[in-house]
Amino acid sequence: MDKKHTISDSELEVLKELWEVPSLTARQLTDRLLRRTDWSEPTIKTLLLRLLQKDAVKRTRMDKVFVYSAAIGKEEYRCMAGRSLLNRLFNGMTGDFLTCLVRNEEISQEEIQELKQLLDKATEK
Amino acid sequence: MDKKHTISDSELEVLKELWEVPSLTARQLTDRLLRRTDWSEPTIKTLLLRLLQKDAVKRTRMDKVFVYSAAIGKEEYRCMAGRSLLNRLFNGMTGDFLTCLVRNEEISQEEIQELKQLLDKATEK
DNA sequence: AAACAGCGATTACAAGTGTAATTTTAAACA
DNA sequence: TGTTTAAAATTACACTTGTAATCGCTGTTT
Repeated sequence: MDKKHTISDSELEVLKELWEVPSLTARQLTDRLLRRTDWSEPTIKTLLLRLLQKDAVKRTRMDKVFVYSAAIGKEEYRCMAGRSLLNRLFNGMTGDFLTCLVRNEEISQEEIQELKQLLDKATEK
Repeated sequence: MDKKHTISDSELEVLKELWEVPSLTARQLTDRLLRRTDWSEPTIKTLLLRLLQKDAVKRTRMDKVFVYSAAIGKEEYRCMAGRSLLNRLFNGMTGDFLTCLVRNEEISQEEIQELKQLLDKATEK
């Protein structure tokens, strides 16, 4: 939870795994990532260790083996990181960002409809 | 323009300056940034040099002195970086990101209205 | 001409990152 | 109990980033 350290791109991939399945042994985690990425086993271990040191994941010894889980919530982290990019890049102007996406047609008409509904719901509430 | 290299946070601050004023000498750039940041002069020079090496800025010798300007467009870059974060963090789901902002009330009612209008315009087009 | 000043280039150096090999420890099996 | 194996820790190493000092060239000032 400490915001002392930042999570690097590679580390994030490991963390994502723990967001999907909340408790995994190093072995399980490694197996999953070996399939999903082209990293070697030691690499994955290293990333996991770094996440531990950064207090982004925690672990408990169970049945002679460590079981890992995320210490940072998915929504919490994603939001924070998203917001921080928005600030850094767009001076916090959410609209500018959306404009960007729309203008470059990086966003489909269906998505636009969804977003509108989303905003409608946000208005009611 | 090459996407070989990424632009770091500090470098971005320098680039921003050139987005605001499209042509500046190293001196002018340095003066502006010395006011805006707490970096030392050599630091700013280094950042500028790195941006040069990354082909993110270009320069031409004018009147015995170099004049620098951005080689990467502001919108182009911001969009790209925004999109890439969206992919990395939200698997490209723009909606998830917006949901995040809305849920955490990081986005005001006025902003929501603006965004809706924005999306309306995008629909017409 | 000698000294200095400003600009640009080169070098520095620790921390973080991507990527991994190697070593140690503990467990399991023979 | 000695040996093989899996798990965890330690070490490695090049590249990037943040942050800067220093060196060298060229034009300006006594």
